Amino acid sequence: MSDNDELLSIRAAELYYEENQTQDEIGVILRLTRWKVGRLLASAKANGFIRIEIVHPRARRLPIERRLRESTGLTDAIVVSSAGVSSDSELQSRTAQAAADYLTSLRPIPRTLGISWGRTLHDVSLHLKQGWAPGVNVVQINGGVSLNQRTGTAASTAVTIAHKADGSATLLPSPAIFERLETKQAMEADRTVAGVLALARNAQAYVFSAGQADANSALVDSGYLSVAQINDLVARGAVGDVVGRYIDQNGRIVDPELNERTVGIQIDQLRRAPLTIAVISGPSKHAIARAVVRNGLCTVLVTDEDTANALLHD
Amino acid sequence: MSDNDELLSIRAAELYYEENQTQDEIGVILRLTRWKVGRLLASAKANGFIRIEIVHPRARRLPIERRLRESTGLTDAIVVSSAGVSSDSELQSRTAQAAADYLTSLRPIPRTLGISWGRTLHDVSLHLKQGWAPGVNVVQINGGVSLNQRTGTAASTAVTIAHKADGSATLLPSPAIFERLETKQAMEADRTVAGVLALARNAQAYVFSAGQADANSALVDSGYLSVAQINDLVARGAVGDVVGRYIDQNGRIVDPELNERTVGIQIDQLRRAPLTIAVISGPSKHAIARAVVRNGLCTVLVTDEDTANALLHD
DNA sequence: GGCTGATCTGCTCATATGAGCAATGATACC
DNA sequence: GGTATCATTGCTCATATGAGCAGATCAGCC
Repeated sequence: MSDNDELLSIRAAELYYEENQTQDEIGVILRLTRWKVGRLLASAKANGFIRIEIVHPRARRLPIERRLRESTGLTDAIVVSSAGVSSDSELQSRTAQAAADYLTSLRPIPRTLGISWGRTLHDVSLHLKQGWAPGVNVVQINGGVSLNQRTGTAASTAVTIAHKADGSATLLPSPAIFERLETKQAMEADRTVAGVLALARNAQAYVFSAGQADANSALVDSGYLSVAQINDLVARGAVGDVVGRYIDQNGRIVDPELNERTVGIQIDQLRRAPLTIAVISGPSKHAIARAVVRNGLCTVLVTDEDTANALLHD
Repeated sequence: MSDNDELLSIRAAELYYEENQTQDEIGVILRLTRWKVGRLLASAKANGFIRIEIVHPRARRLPIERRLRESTGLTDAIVVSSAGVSSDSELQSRTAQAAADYLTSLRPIPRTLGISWGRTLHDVSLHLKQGWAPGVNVVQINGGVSLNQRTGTAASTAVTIAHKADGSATLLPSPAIFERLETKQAMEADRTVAGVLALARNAQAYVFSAGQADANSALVDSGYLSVAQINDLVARGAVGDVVGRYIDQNGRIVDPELNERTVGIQIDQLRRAPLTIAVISGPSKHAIARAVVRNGLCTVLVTDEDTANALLHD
């Protein structure tokens, strides 16, 4: 298009989008036929000069969702808009809300729902509406009795989700990681614990988040791992954790010995499950989100626009 | 509107604006009639959830221009969009371009055009196209032979504008400010200089910019004033300068003695002129822009979106 | 429970717009 | 210079959309 036409298309766009004039009226002003005006507007759009944003906490980015589905083989992708977000926590909240919406609209409604725990899942539980589902058995899929603080975050997340669905919660009364393998094995041998783990393995759907591998990890906060241990994991290629287990960019367990001492379902069980919903957002989680999606650890991803774009521009 | 309708309006907007579905198709998807969809979209717009931006260096903000005209009594306002600008200088460049466009489209074409000098006016001169007007006599309206560097910026601006209009330039061969009043009076007594000043006073139109009152002022750069002098002026209420003369927020000369030693047309001559075009942009110039507009020193303002909004939110 | 005013819904109809097409004008190539 | 090719223009026609209106529905009130 000629330089002059480009300028005209901008003048036309101003009158059309900002002044709500009809193409006919614009034609009179710019001394053009209305068809020319229509074509100028179309070219302004095609050239990307017209940017339309939906500014709302619940806004999603459907085109990005579609491209994500197509390029990754996910059965579903939920991408929340980051237009107008001012803080990281606002983005987290939007993503959690979207995850809650997605769970609420799930059909068929899963009878048993396996969940992990953490800041994100807790947020999701808060955003669910009372009566979001007519009875769901919520099962904790990884250990999570916090060692030093806020004991019961994990439990309360599960209980809240179950309670709001008028269902029941099955908790996994165990730390996330044991210091000694023998203790962990003894724990798992317990009938009650074994029963919970069996239930977790047979859940119809899973919802989980993921943590980045750095000093801010929830597993460091909770006292399961030291900063030095995290640094070692990172040095060995860890990009983050899923259900308490650290993986590298190829989705492989970074430290098999540590993995053995970790309580909960295995990564491979997630990989084989027919419906696994990963809720991952925030700039620090691009790497782990990539690892989760590229290695088939989830079938549905709920994330934010920037993380989704990072996945697309690989 | 109900909370649920608000959410529906966002879903509808996603399908309409991002997926280019018709309201009919959206109705099928959301199980609504197409009229309901139309109303939801209208309410999404009315609630400000739909933001449409024209992202282009030449884009203007017509609604802001209109509000500016209405609230200030300016005969014309040109407001360039700041959507997508990454640097201050890009904003300056956009504004200069808009000023050049405005000059080019001026009707009737002024026979004599009085101009000030400075970074902004120089930019304007560069953005004008060869042949932008069929012969214009460009007159310098304030002194501006730089004392220490880039001698001739002022002159070259005038010459460029005149040359590109296939016209002539009349330069004011004088410093901006004299140290002694007597020297200035002697200078003005000179027949040539007096003639230029008379021509300047009778110009049909003026184009000028304004400087902020701080250490970055062009008058400091050029060596006419020291930082200490500027600080003194600021302490006495100066918000910036117009044609080399410092004014306060009420448009009054801050230092009459300094003003007497300054060469060029008086502020009052600008105030009385029928067509005075002020080109002022950038975050540091909000105060001086306000002083210029509120006190009737210009009839036309060319500025950027943020400055315009600052003027509107008084 | 029944009335009243206000809001909401589904519709008709006029208008705005985009798709497609023939005629025209420009451009490149022999 | 003539012609083939392509882009551009002005148009017709089908479709999408918004304004306006009558009937339905709802909330508040006695």
